[in-house]
Amino acid sequence: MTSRTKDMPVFNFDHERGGVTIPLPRDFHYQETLRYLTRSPLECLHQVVDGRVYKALAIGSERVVMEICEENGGGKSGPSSLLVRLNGDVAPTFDTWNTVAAYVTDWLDLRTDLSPFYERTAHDPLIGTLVTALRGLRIVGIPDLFEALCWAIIGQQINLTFAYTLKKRFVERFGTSIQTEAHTYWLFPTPEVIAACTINDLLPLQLTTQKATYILTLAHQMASGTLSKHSLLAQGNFPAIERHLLTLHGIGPWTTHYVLMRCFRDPTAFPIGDAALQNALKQLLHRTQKPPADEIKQLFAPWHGWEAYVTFYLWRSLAT
DNA sequence: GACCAGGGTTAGA
DNA sequence: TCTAACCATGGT
Repeated sequence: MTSRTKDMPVFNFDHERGGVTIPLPRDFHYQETLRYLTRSPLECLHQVVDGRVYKALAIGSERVVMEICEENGGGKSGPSSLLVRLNGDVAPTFDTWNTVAAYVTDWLDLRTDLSPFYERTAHDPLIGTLVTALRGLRIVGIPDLFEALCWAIIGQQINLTFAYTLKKRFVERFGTSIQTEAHTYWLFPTPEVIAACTINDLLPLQLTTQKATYILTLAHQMASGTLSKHSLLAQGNFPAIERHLLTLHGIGPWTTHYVLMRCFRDPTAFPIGDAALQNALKQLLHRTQKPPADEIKQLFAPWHGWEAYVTFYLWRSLAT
């Protein structure tokens, strides 16, 4: 049985293994995806064990843990798919599977046709080698808007290790979890829970007063319905979403483009002031100084339309 | 101990 | 519009 409606995820039931399979697009590199997902030992919102990805998901009032792994159809270079299974004894409904498949498809960006990106960049003198090495890596998203905004704010102006530490504290203090024999799977805190907090609840995590205030304000706006991913998408185009995000306190150009990239999947999202982006280019250009913003703009000109992917790949170039 | 970190706001020119 | 001061703390 296959669902194949325009905006619906595509998946097939695999009754033998008690899960569903999601067919993979032409360019998909599972191992590079796993490398990205395991980039920090402090990551608390998913886990990778023996090549399988585990992640808790809230579906309405229901909470599940997904297990994702790759299947190679027929071994050689046949069509592959992702096998997704859920924990628990109760058989999930069709709607649950549909939501899970939609989440995975969005999370791993399985719908984007990357061939124009590779045609444009694979032989580029500056990034061709990098792009070819990472070919099939897709931008891992942050589908939840509140999580994307909080993560971006937490990560402002601090190193990634500390950012992960802060996120872990935030999640383990205010989030909910699903316990199994082997692991504890955490869900990101909801805006409602954070909106009920005071600044004094957040400061002990070592968030700055500014960041704590930004997060509290956003939580209130999202809990009250003033701000939502749905309402932003209803603006109809990315520039309109960008303008709206920029009006929010604590959300500047960098955070706006970061969220456009990881949550809204704007392919032209371009956090040009990003320190890691600048460092990746500095390294690639064999410079002693980070290239200035106007030079970065010029460098990116040939890749217009794929700024988000180039940025994501440049970030990966810094991974050891 | 200096310098940097996947920035943003505010005040002042 | 542009710049400088400030936030504030872990990593290296």
